[in-house]
Amino acid sequence: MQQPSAPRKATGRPPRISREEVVGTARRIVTEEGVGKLTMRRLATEIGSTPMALYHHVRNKEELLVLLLDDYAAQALRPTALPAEPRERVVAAASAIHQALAACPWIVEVLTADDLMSTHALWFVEQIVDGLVDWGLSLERAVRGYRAIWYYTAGEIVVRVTAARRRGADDRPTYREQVFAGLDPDELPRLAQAGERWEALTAEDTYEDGLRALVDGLLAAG
Amino acid sequence: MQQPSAPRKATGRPPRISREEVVGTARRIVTEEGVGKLTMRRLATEIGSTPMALYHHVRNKEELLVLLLDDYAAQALRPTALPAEPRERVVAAASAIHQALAACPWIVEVLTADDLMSTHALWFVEQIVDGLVDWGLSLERAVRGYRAIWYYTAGEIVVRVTAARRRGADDRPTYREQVFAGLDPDELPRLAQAGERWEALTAEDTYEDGLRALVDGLLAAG
DNA sequence: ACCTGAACACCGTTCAAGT
DNA sequence: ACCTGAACACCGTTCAAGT
Repeated sequence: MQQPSAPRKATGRPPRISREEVVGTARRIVTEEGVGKLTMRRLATEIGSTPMALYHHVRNKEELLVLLLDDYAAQALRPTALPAEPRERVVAAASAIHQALAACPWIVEVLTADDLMSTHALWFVEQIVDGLVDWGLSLERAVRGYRAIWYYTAGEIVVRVTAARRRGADDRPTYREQVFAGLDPDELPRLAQAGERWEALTAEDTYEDGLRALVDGLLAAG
Repeated sequence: MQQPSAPRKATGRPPRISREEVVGTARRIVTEEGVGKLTMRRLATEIGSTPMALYHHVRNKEELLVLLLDDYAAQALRPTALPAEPRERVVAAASAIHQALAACPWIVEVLTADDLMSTHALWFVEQIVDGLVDWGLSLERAVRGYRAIWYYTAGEIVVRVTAARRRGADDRPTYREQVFAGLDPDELPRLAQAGERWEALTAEDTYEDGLRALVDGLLAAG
């Protein structure tokens, strides 16, 4: 993806805008105002051009979003020193991916728009698979293990971001709050018991707790 | 939610359409043609009415989607016999939720549109929390454990459904395929090694494998 | 080769009026 | 109370033409 454009023949009209400018302006809109504000029309006016000029530099809006993700990953996911011990290496690499995504709420739309395989994330994926193999898993089990970790990580992000949006928008109680308010202790005793604490527990950041449990389970099974 | 409408005063114009008809028709559109085809306008013409008539029966499109999810959960998530042994009960309850969601690809849009707390799913949530407590976890750890399971489950669904959509639409290779084709074995040896097998492994249904690893890890930590 | 203008085929939602 | 018509303020994308 995103290979440097081959030296172009010097024929025809000189370009007024570049792919980099398109992606850069899109990034600014998205970080400043959220991905919901990123429209081809808005982007065009921001850039001082017309919607159709954009289609000369990106195939369509979806490609633009993938480029945006790539652009973000290049900046947020630089290889760093990781622990040598396999289990801790796996946990650290997964946490790095998670942290990058968590800092970037608009990611959810792109997560559901492509399968997030930015080249810049691959180094961390490699560390996870390698850590699992070093610990003694077969390559096949290691790949499966990585996938489980990715499901857990992506799910945490999707649920967290969605919950945050819900809280932000309006003041009426969430659907969950309504449901928990009317819980029957005879039918659902555990949930009723957790009742008041549920919201507090939900707000906690327990990503790494769950991640460690998952990794422990994967290593024990392997 | 969705409580039976209180007996209404017999004043004013008699209703031509009902909330049930709105939700029922929406369900038909969504199951037959996908959630992308569900628009307020389309729904109105299908029902033989106007877009604005719908707003008399649902607050807005988001509420309609939540009602739709509730409607689906009522049918797909009926309590059944679960194993008595705690670990297996947790696995079975989580698998039941997962199976219901997996059969229902439009769910992803709603997952990211509300925090999926349909009353009908709560019985299964109860079983998960209860199983974890029975095994010896504190209530607090049990709730955290449930959340980890939910992240894993929601993530699997989101990633799976998105991948399926990608495959369906066009014939050009996915971004991931492109990336894997150009992998450098020196930089990313494990991924290069997994190369050809990656796609095959990705297609496998490994939900329960990962779930068992996660549950094992949660129980071992508790 | 690159950009523009106008148009196509849509959206969700509000407002004012009708029955 | 319930429904309608017309409008508002948008979308992404295509097509044909201009420079």
